[in-house]
Amino acid sequence: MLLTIDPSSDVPIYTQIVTQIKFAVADGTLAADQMLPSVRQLSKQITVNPNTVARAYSQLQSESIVRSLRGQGMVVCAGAQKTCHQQRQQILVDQIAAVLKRAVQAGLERPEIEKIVAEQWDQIDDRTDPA
Amino acid sequence: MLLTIDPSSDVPIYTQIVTQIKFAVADGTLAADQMLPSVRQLSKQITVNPNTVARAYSQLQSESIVRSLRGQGMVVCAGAQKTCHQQRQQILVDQIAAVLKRAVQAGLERPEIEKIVAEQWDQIDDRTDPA
Amino acid sequence: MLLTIDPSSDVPIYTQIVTQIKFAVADGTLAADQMLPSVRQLSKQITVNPNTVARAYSQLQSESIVRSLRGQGMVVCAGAQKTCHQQRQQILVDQIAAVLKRAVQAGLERPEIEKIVAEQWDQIDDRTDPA
Amino acid sequence: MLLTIDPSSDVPIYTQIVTQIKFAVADGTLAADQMLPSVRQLSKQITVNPNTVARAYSQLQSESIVRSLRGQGMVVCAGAQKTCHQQRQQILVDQIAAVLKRAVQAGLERPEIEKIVAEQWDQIDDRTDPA
DNA sequence: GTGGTCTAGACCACC
DNA sequence: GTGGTCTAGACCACG
Repeated sequence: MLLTIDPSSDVPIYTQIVTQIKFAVADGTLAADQMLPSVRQLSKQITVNPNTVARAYSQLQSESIVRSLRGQGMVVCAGAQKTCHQQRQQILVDQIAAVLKRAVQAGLERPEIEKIVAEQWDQIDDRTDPA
Repeated sequence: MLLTIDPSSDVPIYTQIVTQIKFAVADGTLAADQMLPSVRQLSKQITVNPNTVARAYSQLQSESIVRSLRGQGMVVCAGAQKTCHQQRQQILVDQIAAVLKRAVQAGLERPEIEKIVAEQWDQIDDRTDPA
Repeated sequence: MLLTIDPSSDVPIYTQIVTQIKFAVADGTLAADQMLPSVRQLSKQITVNPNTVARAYSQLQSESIVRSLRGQGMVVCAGAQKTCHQQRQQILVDQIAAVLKRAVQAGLERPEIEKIVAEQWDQIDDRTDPA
Repeated sequence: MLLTIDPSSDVPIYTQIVTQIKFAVADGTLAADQMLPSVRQLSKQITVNPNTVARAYSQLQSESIVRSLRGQGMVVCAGAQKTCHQQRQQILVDQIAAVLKRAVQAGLERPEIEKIVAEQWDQIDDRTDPA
């Protein structure tokens, strides 16, 4: 479990924690019944206030991604991987749909937009595959 | 000039106003030297706090999209259409780049993402072209 | 809106707030689109820390009972009354089911339990209807 | 002596142990002078921390349900069955009184509540008497 | 040791 | 003025 937090980001720290843990659950890095790092331990590791970590865990708990075993810690729920995977997928689908709609609404034609998408793919390929 | 404001959105109201006016300028709905509605008038029309409209106008002014004519009101600047058009393009390019990067970072493969994009195009076509 | 808080109760203060607001919504004391007291105002009224009230509001928001209008305050959501009414009903049904099951499991016969229920009704009637 | 523990429940594990032992004493499953399983043995059987079992035993001891025989273990006290039986009765009476009061406080009318009680009886009968 | 709750006080963006 | 986030530090029950 490696979490990278950007305290200067406009997305709240507790949300960054929630999202990254969800993604870890989604791809199996955190398996069902596996124990999460304790609130105090994680808060030291990423140097944020324990309350902030607790808030993230609390949200995960309310979404049934995680449950607490009193006096022991938090473990990943049984059906969590499926849930997280679906959520990840749905979030991305929604975001793609939103940006395409916005582009159309802004008056761009489909070929223009498709050209932009292709160009952005090239940029990503350049960075990840600089060979 | 028809502005639609969503007060429950997470994007600030003044930003919603700024963006929509920029888009109106970009496609010529608001032409150069055309007068904007007064702060009071617009604030009543879209039922938001006058301060909020004023803040939006102020930002447009600082970006040289509009200028104030003392005692009369705000008018669209000469070169504004070109600027807005470019900005609109850039905003959309950035948003598309961001969402693609996020999808890659979330662990999706390029073919999966391209499939999602294609599906979303189908949805848009269905709505705008229900024939 | 009259909230009564028992700080010495074993049920958390923020939960007491959540429950009482839900009940107020359920019976129409708080109607849709009606504004809730501000965090600071309510925190003074019931003399708890503003964070505690904020936590309660935040939970109501995550359950779509309430939504926040930036810079203005929190208002009751449209479908909230129905939701709250159902929740109230369901909570009570579950509690009644649980207590009956526990009694049966403890080895009591149905007539014994029914006798206890009847006796308790008498006690309630005595208090609310001391005539 | 078959104890079933739910570590995810909101009722403390040691309380679950105490209650179930009391019930076992109440209906004679654990008779006077009968030996309880050792702390280590029981803790292994129900896979909880030995401290937790010890705490439960300690509470039972303080309520004079069991007593310790130096170097041997814990045995059920002489008058324990009567005590446990009464306690069980009282606990259930209190719980029934509480849930009825809560329902009234929530604004339900007595006929509504009685209907719910009747429905729940039907559900229990269905399960225990599926013929 | 664990999480859960609460307080106090700070800073921020938004209206 | 509003809510939202974060920090710091306290106390509690539980294992």
